[in-house]
Amino acid sequence: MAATIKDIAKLAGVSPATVSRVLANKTAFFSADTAAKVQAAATTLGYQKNTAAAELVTQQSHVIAAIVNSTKTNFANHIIEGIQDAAYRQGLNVIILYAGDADPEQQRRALTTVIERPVRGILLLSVDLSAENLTYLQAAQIPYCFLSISFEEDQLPFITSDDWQVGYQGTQALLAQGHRQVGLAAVDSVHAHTGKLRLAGYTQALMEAGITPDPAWIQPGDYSYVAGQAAMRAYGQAPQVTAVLAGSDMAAIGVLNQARDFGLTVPQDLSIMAIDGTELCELVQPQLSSVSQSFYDMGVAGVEQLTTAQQQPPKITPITVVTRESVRFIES
Amino acid sequence: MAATIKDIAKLAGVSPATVSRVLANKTAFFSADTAAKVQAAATTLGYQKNTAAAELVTQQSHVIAAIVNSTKTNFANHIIEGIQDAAYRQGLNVIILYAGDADPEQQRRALTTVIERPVRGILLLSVDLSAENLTYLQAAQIPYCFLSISFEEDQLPFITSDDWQVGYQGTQALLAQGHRQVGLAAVDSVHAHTGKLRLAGYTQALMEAGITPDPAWIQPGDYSYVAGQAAMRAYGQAPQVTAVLAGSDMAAIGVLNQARDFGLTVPQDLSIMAIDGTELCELVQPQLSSVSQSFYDMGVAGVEQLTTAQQQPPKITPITVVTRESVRFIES
DNA sequence: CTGTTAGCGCGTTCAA
DNA sequence: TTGAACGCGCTAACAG
Repeated sequence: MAATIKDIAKLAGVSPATVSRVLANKTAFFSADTAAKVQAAATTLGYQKNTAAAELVTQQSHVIAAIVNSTKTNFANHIIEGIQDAAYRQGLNVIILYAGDADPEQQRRALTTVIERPVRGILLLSVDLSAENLTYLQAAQIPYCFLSISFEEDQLPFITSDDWQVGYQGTQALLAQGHRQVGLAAVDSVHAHTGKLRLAGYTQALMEAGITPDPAWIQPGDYSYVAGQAAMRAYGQAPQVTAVLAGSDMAAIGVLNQARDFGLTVPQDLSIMAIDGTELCELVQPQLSSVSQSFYDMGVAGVEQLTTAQQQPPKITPITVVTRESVRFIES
Repeated sequence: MAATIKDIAKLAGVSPATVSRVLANKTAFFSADTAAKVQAAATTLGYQKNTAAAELVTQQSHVIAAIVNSTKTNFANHIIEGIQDAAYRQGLNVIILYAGDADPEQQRRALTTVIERPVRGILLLSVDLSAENLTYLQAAQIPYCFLSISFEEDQLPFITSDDWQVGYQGTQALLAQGHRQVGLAAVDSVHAHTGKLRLAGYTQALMEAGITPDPAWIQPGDYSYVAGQAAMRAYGQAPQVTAVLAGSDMAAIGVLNQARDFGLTVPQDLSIMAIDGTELCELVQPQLSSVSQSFYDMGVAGVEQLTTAQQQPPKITPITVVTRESVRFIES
């Protein structure tokens, strides 16, 4: 059995209350020598504070939870870094839970373990909650914020890139290199708001250039490597598109490898622009140009959103187009 | 303020104890209609159980914590999957903490947040604890187990691959393809036990083939992409080695890309064997042959180690050599 | 089957 | 500056 403040009190010959005070370092509420006695007793007993008990009485917690979509992409780590750093600055601790992949039951499990214990706030990383689970989360009366995902209902707090701009700027960068047949691959433009926004930006960029996208250019998917491969397979061995904007780095690599399997060379035969801009882009050959998102900043902003009391409107983090090696200029 | 069982009790016109019983589903300790009343009251109040309070009295927890070395490699996810699945089967929940990269202070923070609250057990994924932090962990009297790391002191509980075999079999696979100048890259063979074992296995395999490794063949490092690059840079543009065993998938890709920057083609000019065998191996071109580890199984075994009471000896999970495209046969 | 009592480990009154 | 008493939300023991 772990030692408690009572044990320390007995050993030090003081009351539990006093022990509590010196351990909480409520300075000037105790004398130096009692403090010393208590400290000594605590160390000899190997005392470990029971934070759960303390939180029970103070009714407040110092941990924030990040629920992560166990993702087919790989940017979550960057967001988490931002969360950790920002939390640390505020003296908060971070616990991470995996919520499976769009599985409502796993989502519920993660939510429950978090909600059922004192937590200062909840961050949800690209987790698309089922309606039921969203209600459950809201009923819990705990501050929360979605990261790297957006919703039509503006009252939900979320922080993410401007996904319309992601689609728009990514496509524009390709158009600027002379491409006129541009594909959009492995973006979930059917069900999810994020994907719809990207599609709209993509379409707008093309329209402004006087191009009406052929439906075959748009190959929706779930942002995964496999989705990227499937999209490229749909484009075929002699693709009509000369450039592809892919929904994630992973998806872009799927496109890349499938293109290679077709005997196509990137970027000579096909240009690829990834979305995300994680280190994966620099791992493959050729290195992938990308619309890069500010994942670290999302994490930081998420923590701030949680800890500043007042409800704030949805926030946007910046994006930048990074040129690497997977896009080439073509004569139009 | 969240509703408590007292509130429910008042609303349902029963005692708190009764509420507790039906909510904990202590069947046959209450009648059907009181149960109904209680359930109704609970839902109208939007009751959320305070598990922390419950754990305080029952003195036992249903969560296990995984502390992860925020890793320059990428296998942690696979271990975590195994942990999640195994934990789920036992009705346990999993929380994950990041412990930075060999930073004692961050390690301590993670340990503290975990130890200071009721946790059933702690899993440490390739976390090399400082001596001080190890003492701290042991003093906490919480079951723990290291994963994907090994120690000389056999009394520490750990589960990992047989790293001597990793080095031995990886090298043998290269020797079997006719290579006689084989490098070992980005393995931490200087400080860490894991790395020393791999080095020993590597050396033994060479010796058995009648080869004495040139010191220049061994380029230690921290398993990272950058370490892989550095190792390859050390081998040079016209490397003496014809094959390299790299400490991780990431490291292998570092070797691969640096070789390419040197104008070398893999596997024609240089063969590469990765260690780990995650999906990264199939993302790059050529696909990387690997000594693949059973990370998922490590996670499962870790949970079992925690939940079976008796102290068990260190455990080993299997490895397999997977042939892909990065090793070629050469005439000897 | 149900209510009363007690107490988990801690922080915080209120007196002294 | 310190101690006694109380209560956070919950479960367990014991009556009834």
